Amino acid sequence: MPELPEIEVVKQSLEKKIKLKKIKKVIIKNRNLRFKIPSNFEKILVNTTIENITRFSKYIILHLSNKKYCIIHLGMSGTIHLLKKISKDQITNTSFYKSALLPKKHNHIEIQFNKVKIIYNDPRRFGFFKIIFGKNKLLKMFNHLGPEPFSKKFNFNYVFNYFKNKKKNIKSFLIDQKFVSGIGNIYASEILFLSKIKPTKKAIKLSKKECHRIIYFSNKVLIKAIKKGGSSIRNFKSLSGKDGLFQKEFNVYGREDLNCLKKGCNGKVKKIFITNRSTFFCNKCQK
DNA sequence: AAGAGGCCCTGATAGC
DNA sequence: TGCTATCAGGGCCTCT
Repeated sequence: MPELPEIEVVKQSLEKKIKLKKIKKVIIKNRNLRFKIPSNFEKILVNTTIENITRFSKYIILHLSNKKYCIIHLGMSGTIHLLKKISKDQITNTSFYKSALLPKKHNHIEIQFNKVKIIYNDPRRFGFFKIIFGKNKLLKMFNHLGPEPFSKKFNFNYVFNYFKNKKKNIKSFLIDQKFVSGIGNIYASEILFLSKIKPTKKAIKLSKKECHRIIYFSNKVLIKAIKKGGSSIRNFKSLSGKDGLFQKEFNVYGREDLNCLKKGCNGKVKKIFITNRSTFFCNKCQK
């Protein structure tokens, strides 16, 4: 599901709701995710405090008070839901509000705090929760990933030199996390549209100007998406269940056969597949 | 080394 | 009230 902007929105919500809160109880309803949830998972988390919450690329990192880290990845279909506890004087057999938006199936992990609990849901099970022991192992985990688009490391020299001798198409590189991390299939098409570059163009053939545009629009598209609360295709929602608004701003993604939105361009949006991933571009203004 | 392709998994939708 | 095929925002693995 989610690319960097959606993960950032979830991370910001989590910060507001569970930062500095102590974990009271952990219930695993289904251990099968991309990695099987180990049997000691509950024990490691319980009675620890979420000291900090950070994000790198599409990974959320919970910093736990016992010097451990919990890495969360939402895969394609992971969602986190927030439920609030009802007030003490209400007599009921269930101590948390049921959310109308909480799916009935595929709830995997429940983490309870004093007044709220979060529930991780993931139909396709491509996501995972992983406990990391110590900062060195945490850094090692992200070692193989390229810089985020906002990073100083993602600069002209890096991009231009990276593309020397690279015969693959530019679109494949934008979603290749070893080159740049955080961009996924939707934003790759959007970035290339704004950069006026055809997704099938070989990376080695990009001009210096085009490299600059890739850098500029990678930043711009992701920042704007974060500001708009992410994109809500299919099932992405913020923890409160609110839709993101960025999908209203798509220029090409999901607009097959429709007119190009660029002023003065009479091209049409085409859909092709690049290594089995749908790719959208304007057949006139992207070269 | 770099690149192409397959695979993990379930659900929604389209077409018969 | 069926099928069946295809596709979905990610990432890892293998083969050449």
